[in-house]
Amino acid sequence: MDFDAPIITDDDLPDAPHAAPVDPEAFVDSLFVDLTEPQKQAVLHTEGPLLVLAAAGSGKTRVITRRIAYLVAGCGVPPWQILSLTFTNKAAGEMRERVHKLLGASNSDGTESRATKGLTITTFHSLCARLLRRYAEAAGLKPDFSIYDSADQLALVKKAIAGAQLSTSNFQPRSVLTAISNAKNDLVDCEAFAMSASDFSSKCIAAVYRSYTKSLRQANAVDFDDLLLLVAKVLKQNPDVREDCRRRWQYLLIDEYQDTNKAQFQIASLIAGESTPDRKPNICVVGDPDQAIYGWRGADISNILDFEEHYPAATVVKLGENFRSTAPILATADTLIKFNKRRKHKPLFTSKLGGEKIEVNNCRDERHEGQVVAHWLKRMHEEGKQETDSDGENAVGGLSWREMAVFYRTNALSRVIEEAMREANIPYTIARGTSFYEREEVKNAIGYLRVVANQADSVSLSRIINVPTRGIGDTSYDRVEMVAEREGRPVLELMREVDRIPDLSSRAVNAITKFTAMMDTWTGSGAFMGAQVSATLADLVDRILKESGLEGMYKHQAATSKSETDAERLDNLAELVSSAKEFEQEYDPAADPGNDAGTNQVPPLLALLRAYLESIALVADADAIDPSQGSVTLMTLHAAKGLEFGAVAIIGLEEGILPHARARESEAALEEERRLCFVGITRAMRRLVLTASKYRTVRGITERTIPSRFLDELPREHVHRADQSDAYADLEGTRWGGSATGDDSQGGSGRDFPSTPSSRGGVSQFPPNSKVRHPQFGLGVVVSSTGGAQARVTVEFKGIGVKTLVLEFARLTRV
DNA sequence: TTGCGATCCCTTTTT
DNA sequence: GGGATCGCAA
Repeated sequence: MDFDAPIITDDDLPDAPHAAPVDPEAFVDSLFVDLTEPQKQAVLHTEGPLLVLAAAGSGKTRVITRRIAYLVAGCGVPPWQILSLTFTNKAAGEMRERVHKLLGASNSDGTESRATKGLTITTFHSLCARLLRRYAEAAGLKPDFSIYDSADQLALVKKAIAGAQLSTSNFQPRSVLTAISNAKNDLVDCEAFAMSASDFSSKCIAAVYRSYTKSLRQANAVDFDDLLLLVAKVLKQNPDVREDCRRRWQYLLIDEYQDTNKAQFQIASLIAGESTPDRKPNICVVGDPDQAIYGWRGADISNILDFEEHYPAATVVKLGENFRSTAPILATADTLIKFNKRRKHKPLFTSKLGGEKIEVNNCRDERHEGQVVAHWLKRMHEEGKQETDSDGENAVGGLSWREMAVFYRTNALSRVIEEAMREANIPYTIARGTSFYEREEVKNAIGYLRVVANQADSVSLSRIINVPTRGIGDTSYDRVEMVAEREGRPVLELMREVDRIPDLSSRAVNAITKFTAMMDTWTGSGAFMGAQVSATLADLVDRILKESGLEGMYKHQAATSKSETDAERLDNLAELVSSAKEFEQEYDPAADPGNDAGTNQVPPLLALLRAYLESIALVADADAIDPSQGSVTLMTLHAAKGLEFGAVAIIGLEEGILPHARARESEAALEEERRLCFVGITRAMRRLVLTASKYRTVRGITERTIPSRFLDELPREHVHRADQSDAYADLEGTRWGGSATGDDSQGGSGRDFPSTPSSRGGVSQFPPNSKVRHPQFGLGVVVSSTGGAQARVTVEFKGIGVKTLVLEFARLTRV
């Protein structure tokens, strides 16, 4: 997990904030030695607005980190005056690490102390969450508010739709939520929305929006979009807050500026301050319009395109030289992106010579595609390791698994690739960071924690009130809720006055009394004080797991069902406890704005819990990418932005997938799809393959596909095409590569696909009922098998289930 | 109140 | 194909 730089007030810090390096001049010089002229220019420009147009792979992060280091070490800017904003925790974490490394080196005792103290490098959402805690009152919240995720949002919207007497078939919760979210990103709150609603449908949505907002506030909760919207509002309407922030952050830096939405733009502008003849705000934005891929989420590309209009004094620096990719990859990306009409032309160039052609592979179906990708990755892994390289040239040396990635347009495409990776025995990780916190058992546990932290959190309360079952079913809960709603008070509060609720069975009354008593023992009746209350966060989490009966429930399940997922659930709960412990160790109470001195004395445990829940709520998929694990990374194209890999495979280059079917409506959407493809291509350093399937099964229906138009937009001279879509290897027992019919000018057939037919003896070695061992799945019994070069064995593994494996790669051994 | 089976809708992409 | 939701039976 990842923690953000603390927000520290000016008073917390000494006047001379940065320690002088051993040899300051030499150190500052060292910041520039390996920079190009435009890069230097961007680093040196510290005062006044600056727009850095950074092409893919042009050393953008290097420029940003050097610039921060230069501000501190070269210009004597106190680190706490610098605010650097990114979109993902991962980007923020990396940037922080690199800056600390740079400045740490200048620190004589080697510790990360003053040189970076108070430096704020964080995400928009984290910053806003923190500001909202500090200025909760100005935003009409209590500082212990919950942050609702999309599942919570959906629950509330459903209620709101029902409450407005509308049917969910005419107003699909998801699309209503999208409408609300879009409005919020555009800084349109529910009142403004209602004012501008003219037709029936938008009037209905306005009503839902209003009631949704009301429920959120009643639950003392905000959704993701509120974090931005409310902070923008507070900054706009509250001069004191605005002044606080401006005084604190004199230097503002924003990465991926092309992806900012209206709310983020507003926040940045308000913190930076207006541009006047006597005042030039120190705002530096970095981005690339060609990598704008969040238009669907309200990102407004004109924020970056109109930067110079907004800040007339702005300096513009263009970073065009690419240091990442080989010439063919770069030429491919450049040729493709030129098909976008609404675009400022920006050359993309490299001084590198040579490099392999990129590959385009047409496959038969998605299974085949998976195998082709797996083979390709294996080839990349092994190439150059063998003494005689099949090509005899450009032996790049085998890439390790961690240097490779597979990208896809939609998450749904990952499954087939996963299967292929398993069958081919290639270690892989899927970049899905939220999945841990989305597990049922973890969500339940977090539900308890949320209610403990915020007693008004009705969505979480309704989630856990009867888990494990304790005799408070829907009917009883609804009865309490009805009264609570009528009185505008939290449900949990009404539960404490259970006698006042009509029509409750005595059993329910009993259960509710027991439940509130249990809550009170955890929170010390809300005071978080007293001998009974846990001292540490991990303690509290552990205790809640045990005393709520959650742990017992899953223990029972694990014991009776024997399926692996049930056993995993207990492990996950244990992991939650250790994650709490880990968080606790890194938590700095002085840095928590909710813990502000004097005004609102928050019991430390509650502050800790609150901060912990916040850190959980703001994790994203992309945060989980951890290349240290030595495995191939599987992720969506969106998640890939900002990363680089030695070898990249992009799958599903088909009309309807990439470009996505929903992009057909408008030219703008189509151009965004093309940028998405561009982003994927420019992640590759040395090798790139794009694949398409002739047939694809979507939602159980197999259909003939049309190759993506993007494939026609690639430069022929840099592309090696292979068509394997007519091969029937699996059925005939022949190899795939036989019938390449692509337009490959070299006339070769499908290259060296796969030239190692089955090893180790074939299926005859594994008759049905024989016992086998698999390196990953363990012991199993063969159920059936099919022969041929693509021979498969179906094996039932103990405790795992039935798997079908390609014999050639399965590394099965007879036991 | 709970548990299970039938049915329905789905899918961009994410903080 | 599959996950979520709903309705019905116990």
